[in-house]
Order: sequence, then structure tokens, then C-alpha cells
Amino acid sequence: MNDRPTTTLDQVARAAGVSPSTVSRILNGTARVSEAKRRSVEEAIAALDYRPNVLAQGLARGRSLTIGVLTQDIASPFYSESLKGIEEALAGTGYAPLFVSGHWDAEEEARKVALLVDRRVDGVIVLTGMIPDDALIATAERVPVAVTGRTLNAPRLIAIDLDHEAGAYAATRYLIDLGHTRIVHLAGVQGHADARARLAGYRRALAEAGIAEDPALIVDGQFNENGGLDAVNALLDHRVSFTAIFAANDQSAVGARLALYRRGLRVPDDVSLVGFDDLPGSLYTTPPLTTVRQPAYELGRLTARVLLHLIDNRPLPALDLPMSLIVRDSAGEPA
Amino acid sequence: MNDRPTTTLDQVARAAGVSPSTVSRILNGTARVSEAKRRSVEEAIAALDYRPNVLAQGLARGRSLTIGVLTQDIASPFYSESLKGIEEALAGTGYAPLFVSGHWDAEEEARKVALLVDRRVDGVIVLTGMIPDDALIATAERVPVAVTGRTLNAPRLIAIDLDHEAGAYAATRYLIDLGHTRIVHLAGVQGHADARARLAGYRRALAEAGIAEDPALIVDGQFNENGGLDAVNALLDHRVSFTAIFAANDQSAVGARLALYRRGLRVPDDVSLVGFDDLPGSLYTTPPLTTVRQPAYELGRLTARVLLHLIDNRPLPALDLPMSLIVRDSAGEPA
DNA sequence: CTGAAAGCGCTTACAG
DNA sequence: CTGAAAGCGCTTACAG
Repeated sequence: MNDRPTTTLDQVARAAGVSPSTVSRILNGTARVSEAKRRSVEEAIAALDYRPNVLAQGLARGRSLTIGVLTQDIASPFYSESLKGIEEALAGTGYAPLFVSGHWDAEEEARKVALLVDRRVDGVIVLTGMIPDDALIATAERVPVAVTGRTLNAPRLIAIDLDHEAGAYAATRYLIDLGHTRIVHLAGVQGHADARARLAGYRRALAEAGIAEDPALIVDGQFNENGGLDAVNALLDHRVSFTAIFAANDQSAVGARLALYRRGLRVPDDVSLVGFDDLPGSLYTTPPLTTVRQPAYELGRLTARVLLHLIDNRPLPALDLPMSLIVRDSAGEPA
Repeated sequence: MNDRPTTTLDQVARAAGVSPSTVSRILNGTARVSEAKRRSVEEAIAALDYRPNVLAQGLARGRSLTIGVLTQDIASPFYSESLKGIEEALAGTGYAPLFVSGHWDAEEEARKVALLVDRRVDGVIVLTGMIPDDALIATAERVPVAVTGRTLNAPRLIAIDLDHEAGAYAATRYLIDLGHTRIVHLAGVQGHADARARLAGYRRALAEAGIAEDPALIVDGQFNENGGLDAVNALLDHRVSFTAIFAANDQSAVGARLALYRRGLRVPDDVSLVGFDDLPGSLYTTPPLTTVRQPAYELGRLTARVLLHLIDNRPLPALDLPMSLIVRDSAGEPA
């Protein structure tokens, strides 16, 4: 039942009284064709409502016109912005993105990448993830790959990273300049390179300001709302004193904000809060969140562009994208 | 540069000393094969690291093993939950979802659907959208389609809708039972069927309670944060009196909440607020949002399942999914 | 400019 | 059980 007869190039050729080769040439603008034939082919195409079979084209040309994209969670508020950027960069190029999710599991990521390769994608984009470098290098032997969130050098592979350490430094430094010295860091998931880099930036800012690091102030926020909520609850339960929180991402900042709200602590009057990412929703938290903006959309767009260049063997564009502190209303001077 | 030589089925056949047909049969378990040949083929596959070309399989079998999914915005917090449900339902079936975005523009949606058809997807899922019914019915002549957010009857097409009117009724009724009579409705985008149904539910609840409808209380929230923010600001500027807000979706509720915050109005002490959708983030707003839960994830999963059944001509599962009021902390009795 | 032919990498009746 | 052959719907050297 699945098949309604689709019209094929051969039928068009017959209807127009020309050879299939000619139809193909007209379709692809791949050679000069007499006006008469062109016209009759175009008429036949219109009359039959012919649309080329992209799969068949792919098989014949040796390229699928699809770009595989490994994200971690299709519904992630952060990465979905990057997906949007990828969509945008691919629009009008003939390439379609094929999205798969790895869920931060190295094995699942590897399986999903294999699935992309099985479908003969013309290039692969990997949005961070836990998949080991070697696996990436190995797949780059079959197909060009562009990966974000790590530094890596290999043939047919290009890695784009942002300076998370610098972003975290700027955020922490901002709080210090405001007068805070008891600054909590809601750390990200252990093992994530981003989480490590952000912690390092926090530490560097403290050290530079001559503020001794207090291990009690570095807690696990798990990169999500619930992690932030639990961590701040625990801090409050243990009567740890602090005047500011630097969260490793906006989601954990939002969780922290709710914990404070529940205890009757005001932001920023009682506690200052700074996040990381600048999710679309962070503009509308109460109060709007001061945060480090990661250009997720632009990152997606750039990564896709770079991959296209890599596929066509063209010289690559510049790869630098800035992190920037966005000052809104959630941080102020200590009470 | 794009092509590292990939090993083909023919090479496997040669290496194993059998015909290509046999290799294919073993790959697909489509016929009995002698143990000896099976073994040598399996060895050859392992030795050559052979992976079938899914595109070529698709061409030969007349099915692409991909399901086209038209969403409106890949980064929408609501629809991305449905995408996740679709992913989940398709996992392990051999089908891969191909996501495209229509951006609430009927023409773009039609173009994107055409793109899916060009790629010979085996089925199409349309997550609401503005594309007209006829267009959907026409594409159903080429490929099975499952569409959400509307009611429609046609061959090879199945429509799944939720009862938005009932959900809105429940929300409004809840506020009325709490004692509110001056209830603002932050309406959704004009022309969206969902928006109309939710407005209707609001009206029915008022009418049933004998509360006269005040046109000044029905304002445009545009289904997004900024719309909710602007609308509530305008209400406050014009000194319209109200004690509660029923927003047509959570995003506009969040914007409304920020407007109230900025004016120093407390939620729920001064103004009660109820949303619609139950986005993942609504659990973490301050205060956590009372809202009507739309089972977005389950909807995506069900839609994908139904489509698979349609493709295989199997009897369809039940299509009902409930809306439910989730009571959290943003609504209370009027001051 | 244009057609016949071979080929892309598979599958699947058709014979044995 | 298994192979040779034809076919899926295109593209692209190769000749004219």
C-alpha cells in the first residue's frame, strides 16, 4: 500500500521524445541543450509533476546530499539552538541535516555515528559529546567531520572550540568586582571538558584576586535544574555562608534560583546569581539572568559551514566565536 | 576527497566465494543458507568491516527507511519534546526521522513537505502547522501521513488531536473555583486552531459560572514570552483590574510573570497565573507554574507509532491522549 | 548538442 | 540451498 506510482525520469524522457540523458542534463544544467528539447522536457516535467528521486541521484552521484548531525538530546534548550544554526547554514545548499541523539553516552554516540555512516552522509557534525577522539578520527577516514567542544587535529576533521575557561573567568571576575568573596560554584557534570574548563576559570579569577579557595563552596550542580536546586538546598541546610553563586550553566542556575526562592532569599538582594550559556529562556527568568553567552546558534551555523568547505575542499573560514558576559538583573553588590 | 573506498556487497561475495545474492540473503535473513557459506560470509563481513549502503538498499527495495517530520521550529521547547517522542518510537525499527522546519508559514511548510517527498520518505509526520488540509490530503496520495493538531479524514492519512478546549476550560474553571472573576486571557496567535480552542474553553467556563465576559480582559499574548510581557504591561498601564491570568501557553505565562515581577506584583499573592503546555522549564519558574499539561512527548511517540502502523497496514492503536491540569504554586485565592 | 551504454550498490523473482 | 540476471532511478564518460 506504501507505493503510489511515482513518475520517473524515463517516463519524462519518453513523454518528451528525448533520451534520459538529455532529461538528466536539463535537470542538472550540466550541459547545453537545444531550446526545443529543453522546452518539451520542461513541459513533460510539469505535465507529469515529475520530481527526481534524491536517493537514486545520490546513489548515482556517490553523494547522499545529507549531513549527519550527532546531538546529545534533541530537546536540549542549548543544543537545539545549534541545530537551528545548522539548519540555517544548510538551507538552500541541497543538503539536508539528519539529526541523531547520543544522550551523553559514548557507546550510543558511536552507534549513532555508525548509523549516519551507513546512510552514507556526506559529512558528520558532532556537537560535543563523550565519544573518544580516536573514534572521531576513525570516522574521519570515511567521511569529513566537524566537531565542537574539543581540540583535535586530524585529516578531514575539524574541531571548533570556545573558550569556556575565559567565559567562566569573566563571570567570576564580575562577581568579585562587585565585592563578593564567598562565591559558590555550581559545577557541571564531572568528565565534561566544558565543566572542567569552567571550574578552571572560576579558580583562576579567585586566585588572581587573592581569594582563598574554599572547597565547601564548590558543589555539584549536574548541569541541570534539579542539580542546582539540590545543591543550593544542601548548602543552605549546612549553613554554609555565601553571597553569590556562579552556576556552570543556566539550567542549574534556574534550579538554584528556585531553591533560594523557596527559602525566601531574594535575588540579587540577598544572593547574586550568574549563569552560563544564555539560553533563550534566561531573558525571562525572574529576575532576568546575568550570564555568559555562548553563541550556540552561531556555533551551529559556523560548524555546518566549515564542514561544507571541508567537503568541497575549499579553504576554511575563521573559527573564532566569542563568549561574552551578558549583564542583566540577577547579580549586584553583596548585602 | 569525499570518498574513502567503501567496501561493497560484491567485494564481500568475492571474498567469501559466494554470489552477491547469497550475501544479501544472509544480511537480510531472507532465506535459509548453508552453515558453511554463512560462516564464510560472516567472516568476510567482519574482515572487510562491511556495512550495507542503506541508500542502495532503499532504492532496490523501494523504501527509504526514513520518516519525514515537519516541525515548526526545531528549537521550540514544546515541539522538541514531541520530536523526542518520535525518536523514541522509531528507535530500533530501522527507520530514521528526517526533521524539517516550517516556521508557521504555510508555503514554507509545503516546500519542506515536498523536500521530504523528494527524498522518498516512507511516511510523513506533520506537527500542527498552517499547511492547508488539501495539501495534506494530496501528499497522502503519495505517502502515508500522520498529522497532529487538527481533525481530518482521508485515505492513508491519520489526524490526532488533543482536546484544547477542555484543557482551557479546566484551567479557567480552576481559577473560578478559587474565587476569581476578573480573569485575563492571554490569547494565542490568531489563526492557530489551538488558540481558538483554548479561547473557547475559557469562554465556556466563564459562561457556565455566570461571569460576564469582559473584552478588555482578552488580550493578545502571541504564544511567546515577549507577547505575554507586552500584553500584561499594557493591561497594567491601562489600569485594567484583574486578579488572575490564564495564558494560552507557558511561554506567554512566563512573559506575564516577568511583567508582574517588574511592577512588584507577587504571584500568586497579588495575581494568580495559570499556563498551558507544561513545558519542562515550567517546573522551575518562580513560583513553579500551575498549568495544563499537554503530553507532548507522548503525542510524538503515539503519532510515530500510528504512522508505522499505517505504513504496514496494521490496525491502528487508540488515539486518545489526556490533557490534565497540573496544580503547582502560581495560583491561589484572590487577595 | 545528444544517445546508447555502463554503472552506482543493492534486492528479488526466476530457474535450477 | 544458490546463482545469473534484471531491475530500482538516476548520472556520466564515451562516441558521434
